Amino acid sequence: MIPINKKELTSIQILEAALRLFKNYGIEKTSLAMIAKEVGITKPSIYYHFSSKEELIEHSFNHILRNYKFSDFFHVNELNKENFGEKLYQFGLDFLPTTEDDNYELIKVLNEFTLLSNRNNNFKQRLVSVQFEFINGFRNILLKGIDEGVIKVSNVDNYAQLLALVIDNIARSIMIGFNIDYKEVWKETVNSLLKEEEKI
Amino acid sequence: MIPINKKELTSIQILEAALRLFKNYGIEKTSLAMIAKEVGITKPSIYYHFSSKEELIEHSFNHILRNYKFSDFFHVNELNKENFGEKLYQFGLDFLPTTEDDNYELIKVLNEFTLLSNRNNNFKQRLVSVQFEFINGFRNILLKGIDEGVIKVSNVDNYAQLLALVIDNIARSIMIGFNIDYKEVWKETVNSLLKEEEKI
Amino acid sequence: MIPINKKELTSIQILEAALRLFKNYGIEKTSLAMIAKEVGITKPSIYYHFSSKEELIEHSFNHILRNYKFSDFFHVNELNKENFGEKLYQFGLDFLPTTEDDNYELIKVLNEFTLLSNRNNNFKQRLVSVQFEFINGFRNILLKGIDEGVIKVSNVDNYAQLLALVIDNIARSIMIGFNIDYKEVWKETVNSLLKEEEKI
Amino acid sequence: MIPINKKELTSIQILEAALRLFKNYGIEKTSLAMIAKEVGITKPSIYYHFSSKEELIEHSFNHILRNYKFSDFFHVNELNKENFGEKLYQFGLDFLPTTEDDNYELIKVLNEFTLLSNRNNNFKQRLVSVQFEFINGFRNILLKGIDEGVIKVSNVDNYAQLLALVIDNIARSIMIGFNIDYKEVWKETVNSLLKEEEKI
DNA sequence: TATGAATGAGCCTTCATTCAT
DNA sequence: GATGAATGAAGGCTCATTCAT
Repeated sequence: MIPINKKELTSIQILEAALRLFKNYGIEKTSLAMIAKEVGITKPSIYYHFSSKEELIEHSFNHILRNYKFSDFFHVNELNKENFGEKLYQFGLDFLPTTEDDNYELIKVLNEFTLLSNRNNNFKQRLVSVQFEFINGFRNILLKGIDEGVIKVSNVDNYAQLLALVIDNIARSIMIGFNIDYKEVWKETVNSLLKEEEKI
Repeated sequence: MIPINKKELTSIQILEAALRLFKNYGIEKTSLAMIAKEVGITKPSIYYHFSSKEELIEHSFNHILRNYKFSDFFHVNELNKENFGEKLYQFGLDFLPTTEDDNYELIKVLNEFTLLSNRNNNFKQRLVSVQFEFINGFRNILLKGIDEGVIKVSNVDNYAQLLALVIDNIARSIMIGFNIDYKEVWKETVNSLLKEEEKI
Repeated sequence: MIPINKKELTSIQILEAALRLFKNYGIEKTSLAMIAKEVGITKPSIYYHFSSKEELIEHSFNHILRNYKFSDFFHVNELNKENFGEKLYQFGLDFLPTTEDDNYELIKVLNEFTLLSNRNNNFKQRLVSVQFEFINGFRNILLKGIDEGVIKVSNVDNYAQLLALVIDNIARSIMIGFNIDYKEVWKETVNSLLKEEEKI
Repeated sequence: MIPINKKELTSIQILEAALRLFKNYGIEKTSLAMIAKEVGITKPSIYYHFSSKEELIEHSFNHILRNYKFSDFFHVNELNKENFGEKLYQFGLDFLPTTEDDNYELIKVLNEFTLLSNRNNNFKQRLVSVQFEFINGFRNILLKGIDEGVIKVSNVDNYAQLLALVIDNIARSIMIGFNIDYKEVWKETVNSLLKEEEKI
């Protein structure tokens, strides 16, 4: 257990209250007053922990990115010749958010930050690097699949990008409420790179 | 030429100023004062044309949706056995925004509305129906491809959704600045549904 | 029948719409926009008839004062030795507003003007002269009563003032919703000036 | 001495500035900007003390009602057989406002609230209960007078209402500037309930 | 470590009013 | 006789931020 002092504790409470509110009301519509109330402290107290709203937003952003790692969902080393399609499909389902789970909350607030990134290069770069991590992760998975001889993709890079795009956009679509049969779409996507006899 | 009176003219100027500012600063951060200044009128004048900021936002939304039709980009009836893959690929490229073109502006502001839709069911429904229009459009294209015997998809519905997702997310990725080789990704996607001998 | 032209007609419509709204929303909270809407014309049209909101208020005030005459309710010449107490009592009841009658509307809006008169000497003077008309009216009634030998007041002036006060305040109390038994109070007041054997 | 902290101090300053302005300009025409200027603070500071203009108005109302108690002016227990008429007359004079005294200010602003009560049931009820307190107070005074055998009223309840009406309306008339000889009217009223030999 | 008290800038909105047509 | 289009001034209110304590 990492020992934690009072200051750090309050900081984290502020961060998490902020994220909770960002998710529900949007970042711009969440005021420091709302955050303070949620935590149970006063507005100026926030300034003891974060020098401005902007800094708080940035820390919140870091806070969630820490819990948004490709390798937490897609475990390359668990894949093998026998389970490749099945497992990849399953990893995707685990990643895709359900209305109640934590990942749902996480992606919902990530969505808010994505918008903000339009006007903030700092955020944009961080999101780009997350995206790169996903593309790279899928690239490794594809290479494994090729090694195992179960997939048939012509261009690994393009396919890695395609997978990243699809999984990301399915998540977004669920978020926004598009009523697509996302499990089937993901299965179709996985299948599209498997050899005929490996399809799931 | 459609004759247009002064009120309509100013209304459109307001609408377009609003959209320009929404695109650059976000909807919530764009104030009526900014819009008024951009048009060159005073703040209360806006109220002569729109009864509230909310109504103005809604009209802006309608204004852009009018120019965001699947059939403006993807012309099913131009497709045939000979050009199917090539044309579909080309339609996609035309749809995908380039930093300078009008479609870029349009998608960028549409992105702002997407965020807003998280907290506004009216907008959400409209965006869902746009999404549905795209899925349905791709469905018709796929059926044509099947008719012509050039594609090999197992499940038309899933593939239509997949295409809609991919094209939408490529657009978004360009917007956000993800540095992917989107032409190649789109080509890969189109190819993934063509029969071997038809690939482009 | 007095012939009336279109301008006068609209003027009166504006006046009456204004009074209706003043009664319900108060003078200050009634805007020209509301009045225009009530009449079915546009806001600037009001300026064709009245040079400012203030002038409109003033005309409205005159308009109601024209219908608020002591002699319309208290008919001195109908009083005689036999019916004096009874009739005076009855006149009061006729004057006192009931929730549904026209007098109620009239007094309610008069109430609004009374407040305004705190800050407008023009109005104040007019209300004072109405009050004087009432006091003077009651004075004449009392003199008649003395002539007929049915009342016993020591000082006519004081009693006239007292009657004016009581009848005015009963009206106000009804307006405001004070739950007093106003008929009995008025009867008591009338009785207090009658000789013992004349009491009603 | 009651110790008072800074918040309470400013709150009271705001309250009293508000009442001063309400009295002179009316409640609706008094803006928060005016109040802030009068106190010497900024507009948003008011919101630290009162959550809205409405709440400020309500607190102002409570503030004045606290100083408007029947028993502060009419001391029943000081009345006895010998001084009854004289004292009751005197209490009334003390209650009736003179242009310069505090009671004048108080009743003037109370008048503004009366108007507001037309459209606010909360205020209406409070004013009604004040009125009831006065009627009840006079009732007790009358009962005392009967006990002492100095008055001759037939119906105590009606007379109590009459007294409340008269004293209230004299106050209002002074306020509005009606030029009546209010001392005489009040004396007449008091006399009208005394037995012949007790008259003042 | 946090709060009490306050502030400047800015928000959306409403108002009475104007004036060319 | 009335309207269309616009405006300056002002309304109540919220915001991120400050700073002495």
